[in-house]
Amino acid sequence: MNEQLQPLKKPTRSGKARTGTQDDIVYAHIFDAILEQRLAPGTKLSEEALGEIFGVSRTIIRRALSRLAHEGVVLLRPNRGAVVASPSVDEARQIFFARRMVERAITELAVQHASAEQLSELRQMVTDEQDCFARGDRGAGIRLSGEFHLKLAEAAKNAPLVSFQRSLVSQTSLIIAQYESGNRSHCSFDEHNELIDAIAARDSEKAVRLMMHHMDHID
Amino acid sequence: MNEQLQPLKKPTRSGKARTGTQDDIVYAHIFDAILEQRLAPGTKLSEEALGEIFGVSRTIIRRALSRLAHEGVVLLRPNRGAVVASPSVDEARQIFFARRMVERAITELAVQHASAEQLSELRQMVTDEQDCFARGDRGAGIRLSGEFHLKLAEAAKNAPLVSFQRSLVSQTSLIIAQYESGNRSHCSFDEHNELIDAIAARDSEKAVRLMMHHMDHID
DNA sequence: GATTATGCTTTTGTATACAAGAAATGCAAC
DNA sequence: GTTGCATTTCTTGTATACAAAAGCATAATC
Repeated sequence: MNEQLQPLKKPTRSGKARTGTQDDIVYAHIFDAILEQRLAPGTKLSEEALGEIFGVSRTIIRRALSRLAHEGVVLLRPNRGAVVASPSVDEARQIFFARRMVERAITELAVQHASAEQLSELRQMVTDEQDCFARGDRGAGIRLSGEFHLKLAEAAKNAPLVSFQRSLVSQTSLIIAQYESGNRSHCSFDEHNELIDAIAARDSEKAVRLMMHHMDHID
Repeated sequence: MNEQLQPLKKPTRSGKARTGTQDDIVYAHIFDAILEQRLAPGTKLSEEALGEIFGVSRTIIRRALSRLAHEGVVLLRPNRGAVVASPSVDEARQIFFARRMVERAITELAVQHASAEQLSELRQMVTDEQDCFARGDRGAGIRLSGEFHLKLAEAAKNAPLVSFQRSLVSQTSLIIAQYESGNRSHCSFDEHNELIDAIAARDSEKAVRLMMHHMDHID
């Protein structure tokens, strides 16, 4: 595991520099490592080893792992430590079902509540995402694509949905990283752009239709 | 605060004896205290004081608080400790919106997947709930009513939905305890029973209609 | 040769000590 | 009397030490 995580020691990484406390940094680095498949599903995550790598105590690691476990990216087995989650096909189905439901609700709410500023932020994210794929940075691409959907949830202005969406996006990303073969473009930015257009035009029906289509062929 | 929590020290309490680790016990006791309004919204929850009361170290308390915070029942302010959440009217609206969405999905799935055994467990819970209200144990009643909806989520056989439902039910319970005046019967067992009938009859349309009606006048 | 018992090692669970940050109090100046 | 600052006190954040549990290897027995 050391080999796969060692690069994370570098203070900042490819995408944007994530601000935050030690806790968040550890969380984000492990999360990224999982998404970019430097940590394969099933890999054991020893608290002490991680603490060594990041130069923090087990206390911090433990918190980060517990947070990752809450989001379903890591599995926490009592007295047996943490491993990278490896969702089964059936679990993946459940996650996609829930996500479809949530995305529909989020889209409807975003049409009602998204501010002009949020829409322009969303557009910015799409171009960033585009850049990532152009550079061939698959891991960062998957992550940014997820962050787009999370940002959309924020535009819906419903706190519980945001929090649920966060865990669904995380798990979806893990599934995509795990199951999708190589270089298929899984979350096309064109679709994201069309979606923003429909939301900006306050066309609920069209936005929902686009989102459902998007969900249909994301997996 | 000590006064309100002191009774919790007793090993078992009114309802069923909750099995589990120290962690779970602390969690459950604080949760119950909040629901039964022995701990009013806004009350500060000092780690040391709680540790004293339950006879465990701050480590355990901290985990319990973090879990409660994740479910939205407790608010965790960095460097400033934890307080009992006091959802605003707008936050309550968001929660009810999300819950309505989830309950609809759960009902549809439960119609498809609920086993005979689960249905009979559900019926048992309704009678238990009935007993609580008969005894005038409002706190336990609210909790059991919540557990009914959680059990239903389990019957839907979708793990992410169960976990989301858990946090929604917790927050809904808090809101009911906070806003609903005294002795109004908020979650009628008759409706729960009718619902089980419709699910047992695999009548999706009717079940959803009943559930939506149930949601309409739960608040 | 396989299987189970036993002690050794590794890893997690819990408590506690120490450091750092926020609130509260008291003092002084205006 | 009130406002602003400094000091003190209390609370949380982090690291670490110790205890307990699980895994592993070795060895003894059938």
